[in-house]
Amino acid sequence: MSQLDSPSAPTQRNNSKQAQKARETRQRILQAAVQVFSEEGFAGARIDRISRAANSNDRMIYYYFGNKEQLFIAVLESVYQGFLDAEQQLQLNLDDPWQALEQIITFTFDYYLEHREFVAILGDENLHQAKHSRQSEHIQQISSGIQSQLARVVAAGQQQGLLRADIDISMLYLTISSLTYFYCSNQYTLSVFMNQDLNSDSFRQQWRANAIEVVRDTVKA
Amino acid sequence: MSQLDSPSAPTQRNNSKQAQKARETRQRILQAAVQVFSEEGFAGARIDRISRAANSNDRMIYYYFGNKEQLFIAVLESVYQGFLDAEQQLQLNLDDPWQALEQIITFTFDYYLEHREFVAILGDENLHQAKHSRQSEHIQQISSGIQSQLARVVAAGQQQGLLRADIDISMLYLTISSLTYFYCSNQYTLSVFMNQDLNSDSFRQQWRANAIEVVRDTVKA
Amino acid sequence: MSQLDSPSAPTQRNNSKQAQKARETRQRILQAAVQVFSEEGFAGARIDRISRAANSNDRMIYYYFGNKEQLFIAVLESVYQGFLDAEQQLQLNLDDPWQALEQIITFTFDYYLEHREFVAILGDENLHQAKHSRQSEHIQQISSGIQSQLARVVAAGQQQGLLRADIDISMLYLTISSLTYFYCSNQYTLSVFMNQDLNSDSFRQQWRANAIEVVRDTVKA
Amino acid sequence: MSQLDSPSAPTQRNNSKQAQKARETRQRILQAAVQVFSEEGFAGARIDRISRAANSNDRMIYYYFGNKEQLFIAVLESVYQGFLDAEQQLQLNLDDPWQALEQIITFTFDYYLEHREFVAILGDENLHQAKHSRQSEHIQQISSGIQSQLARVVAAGQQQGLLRADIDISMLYLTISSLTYFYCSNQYTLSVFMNQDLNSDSFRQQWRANAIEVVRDTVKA
DNA sequence: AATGAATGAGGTTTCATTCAT
DNA sequence: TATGAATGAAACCTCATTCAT
Repeated sequence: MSQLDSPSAPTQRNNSKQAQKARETRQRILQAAVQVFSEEGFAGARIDRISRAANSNDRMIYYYFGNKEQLFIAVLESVYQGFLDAEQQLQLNLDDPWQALEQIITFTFDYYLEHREFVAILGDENLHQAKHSRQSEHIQQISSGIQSQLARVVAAGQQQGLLRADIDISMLYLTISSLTYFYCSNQYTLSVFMNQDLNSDSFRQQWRANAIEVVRDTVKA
Repeated sequence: MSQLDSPSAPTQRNNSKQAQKARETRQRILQAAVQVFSEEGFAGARIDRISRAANSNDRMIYYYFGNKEQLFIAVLESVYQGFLDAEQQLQLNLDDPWQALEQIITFTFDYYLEHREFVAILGDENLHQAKHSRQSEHIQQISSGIQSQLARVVAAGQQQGLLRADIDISMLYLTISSLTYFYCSNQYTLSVFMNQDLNSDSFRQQWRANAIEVVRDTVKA
Repeated sequence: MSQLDSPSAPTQRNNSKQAQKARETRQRILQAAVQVFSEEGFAGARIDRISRAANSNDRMIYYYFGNKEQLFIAVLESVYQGFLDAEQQLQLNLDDPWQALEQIITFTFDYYLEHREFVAILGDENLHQAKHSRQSEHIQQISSGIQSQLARVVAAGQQQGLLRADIDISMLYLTISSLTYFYCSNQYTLSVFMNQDLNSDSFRQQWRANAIEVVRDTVKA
Repeated sequence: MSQLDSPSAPTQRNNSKQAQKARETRQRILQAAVQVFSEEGFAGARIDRISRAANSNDRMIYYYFGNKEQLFIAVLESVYQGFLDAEQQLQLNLDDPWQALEQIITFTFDYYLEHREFVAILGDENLHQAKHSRQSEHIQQISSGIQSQLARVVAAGQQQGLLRADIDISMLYLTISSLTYFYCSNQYTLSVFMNQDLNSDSFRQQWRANAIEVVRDTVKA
């Protein structure tokens, strides 16, 4: 799906068995890196833990990615792209704007829930003020497709007289993101401050419903 | 204000000049640690950067806090407590529930904006699944006072017939927290995904107004 | 008993209550030091473990003994002197040379058994080629009284025609010391090489009897 | 000779030039460690002194041995094995039991004299109650071969009517070990207590003769 | 393409010791 | 006399990285 086949040094476009194995090794390292960086953050992650998790060795990381920082950037590119790819899969039913809106919220929420590594890596990246994202040309050109999908849904809803006329797409996008992301990213400390297990099925269901409701309340005509 | 005078080994409650200086040293270290941990995270923070920032030396950190992990726990206790203390300062006008609600949202938003270190440290703590919070007895007993304040405001609003009858306080608390926290915590990567500078005054004002509006829409009768 | 009231800096010869307390503190530190040095050796012993074991604080060690090395020397003097004092308590029955000889062997063996700290500290001192002993004037003048007691016993035994005429006292002293000391000092590694628990009551009894027998065999006329 | 080619993580059984160099590096570190640990004990030995003595660097010690403790265990295994290997070289002349017995005593005595590092390391190990030996599976299975050699000599001597019938091999082994080891291990403090230089050639000769004589006296028929 | 060996900088922590009341 | 505060050197160990097949 992804167009991100990495411009890193090696990995010729030849299709010999050897080249195939090389691509697999690179991929194993990348996936291991996603895992480990998401568990430990950039500073806490250890090269050798990654290489072991990839069933490879330290040296190969340098061979394929140059150094730890560039590996992290590759990880960022990979998880960002994963999100964008998923977005594009989303098939909205514009005939029913209410349902389409719910689809977007649900998709977002579920994606965060199922991709903790994405949430964790975003968190680390924000801690460092996106310093790694800024180093990737590829990432500079990224932009979420959801805003435009949202715009289409809103337009359809407005046309049908269901939604308010003065909806700001950016605000709506941020509202949805806030309501879905925060629950995932801050579960652990929220449990401290709220004295409640946010991770139970029932609580999650309740929160999902609430998020949808809140968004509805704020866009309805 | 704070009840957290941290019972770490040294520093008795005696009031000699020496003891006073000691308390100051400990405090300088703690503040430097808040700063550095919030900039670099637990793993990325360096003991010697903290001690230099505190105008002290590495050894004193171990003298007062035992080790890096316990220092981080002390930092957590300190920033958590700082938040709770601020909460308690909040004087709500229950006669005007709309205004009180806005006060709560504004307070929360501003606190996060002005205490980036709190947001950053919460982020790191969530990355590690609150493993440090779980080590502090003190933190185990913490719980935000805002929920109960919120409950009172809602009750008042309901009595005056201004607010819906079926408001769930937990949901409302989470809604407000989401809308205020996420903007602060994820500014940097949001800029990537939204292609927009979230940090401008005008955007911030706009977002603040939106957050208030969203909450209003969802609680009004 | 001991004449070793230490020439270390403080500890005036005044008899006020304060001076008494001071002497006690010093003594507590010394005893704690004997304990800790014997468990960990000079290099492995920690000043603060000693001061805590003495219910005192690091600073007092420097106050009373100057530094770690001088404390160790004081410890050496103390345990050496303890051994010499015990020797002098030994009342031999010269009328029965066989019994006297057994007394000496038994005393030596039992002393080592009951004073592991003496054995351990001697071991550490030998590791360092007695470098600390050589720093103590007092120790330079020490010399075991047992050799002369042994000489008297041997003379008596020879006069009664019980013992060989050509006994070398130094050799006999070394023989006895070897047979009694080695068992105590090397118990742990011997268990490795002999595949046997040397520490059982029965084994110890057997070895004690053997040692006596070996000595008898080598001195009898 | 040795069976102890130590299976520590790296250094596969490949025979490339590189692997050969690696084995040499590991060996250099091990030998340096024997030296330094025997001079300073476990606690007193410094990693960087070992690495410098090995013409290597600290990092390699961790690469090959994991940590200081495991290095010490490797040292223990090495010196224990060295002793066992030497034992096995011993060719006894069972036709002449007296001579064979003297051979054993002489071998033991000379081994200790010429392998001070063995004596020193045993001493340190006993100080810590063989805590490192207990961590080595290999060492757990060790057992000196001398006892069985001794048993054969004694049997031969008894058959020829030269030796007592009721000799306990364990006791005899311990007797010989005591008489030979103690002189080596305690030379320095003995000089203090005996006021005599035990290290002179003449004294050593005298003591060697005495040890042989003592053993003879105690086994002869 | 892959990997074992090597390295140096730097990280956390410990230690003996001194300062200042 | 006693003790809490402070310190710098150095200890063990880890880390990212490069070298050499």
